Amino acid sequence: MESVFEVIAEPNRRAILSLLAGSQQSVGEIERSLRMPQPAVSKHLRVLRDAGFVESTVDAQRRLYRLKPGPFQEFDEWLAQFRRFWSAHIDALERHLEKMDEPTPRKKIVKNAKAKKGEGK
Amino acid sequence: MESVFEVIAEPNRRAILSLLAGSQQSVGEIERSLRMPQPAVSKHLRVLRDAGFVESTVDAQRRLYRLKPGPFQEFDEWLAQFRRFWSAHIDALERHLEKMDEPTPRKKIVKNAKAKKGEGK
DNA sequence: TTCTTATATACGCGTGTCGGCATATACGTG
DNA sequence: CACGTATATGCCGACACGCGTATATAAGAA
Repeated sequence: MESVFEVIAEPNRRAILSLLAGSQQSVGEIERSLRMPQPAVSKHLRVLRDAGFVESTVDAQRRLYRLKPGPFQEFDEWLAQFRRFWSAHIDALERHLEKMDEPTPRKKIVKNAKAKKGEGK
Repeated sequence: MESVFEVIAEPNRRAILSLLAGSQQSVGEIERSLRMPQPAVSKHLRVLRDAGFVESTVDAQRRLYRLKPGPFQEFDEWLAQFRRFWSAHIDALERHLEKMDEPTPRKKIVKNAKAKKGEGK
C-alpha cells in the first residue's frame, strides 16, 4: 500500500475520510457510524495514517483521528493534468490541438466508431 | 472493477491516462511508449473504457484511444468535500481575512502565513 | 490488584486482480 | 487466397488485500 491512489481505492477508507471531513472522530465513533467491526476500523486507520491522510491525538484511552491535507493535494495535482482537458472540453482550442497533435495520420481520419456502452459489470 | 477509484489505483493505467492527456494514441503507440506488453495495454484499456475514462475510434486496424471527461469530474466532486479543508493551508489566509473582516484594516493581519511543515507524531 | 473500556495487532482464509503466454479476430496488402 | 500487422481475449499461476476472529496492549475505575 504505497500510493495514495491505492489507499483511496477502498470504499471503507473513503467512508472514513468522508466522516472525518466533518470533524475529528474517535475509533469507536467511526465504528458505530459506519457499522464496521472495530479491528477493521483500526486497520484502515493504520493505512490512512501511514499514507498521511490522517493523524491521531490521544485522549485517555481514545484516539481522535483527523484529516491531514497532504495526500489530497497530491491527488489534486495529479488531477490537474486532466483538468485542462475536461473543463475546457468543448473548447475549440482543444479540438485544434488534438488535430494538430495527431501522431500518425493514416489515409482517412476517423470513421466514427462507437464502442459499446456497457457500463458496470 | 466497479469504482473509478479502483481503476486509477493501477500504476500502469495511470501511466496510460497521463499519456492520453497529451494526445490520443493507438494501442501500439502506448505499448511502445510505456514498454508494456500489448495484451497488458489492451486489458488496461478495456478497464479504462468500461469505466468511462477513455473511448476509442477505429482507424484501419488501429484503435485510437482518447480521454473522456466523466470520471475526472467525478474525482473532482469527491475531492470537493476535502478541498475546503486542505486548501485552508494555502489560501485560508484570504478566506480567514474575509471572514474576520475587521473594521480595522490598520491592524496587522498577517502573522506567519505559511509554515505548515511536518506534523508532530 | 482486578475489571472494564478502548484501540491495536496477529493469524488464517477466501477472493480479486495483475502479469505472462497463447490464441482469436479484424483489417490491409500482395 | 495467404500472409503480416494490429488489437482483443482466454487461461492460469502468483500474490496481495480485506475480512473475521482471537488476542494483546493501554488506560481508567473500583
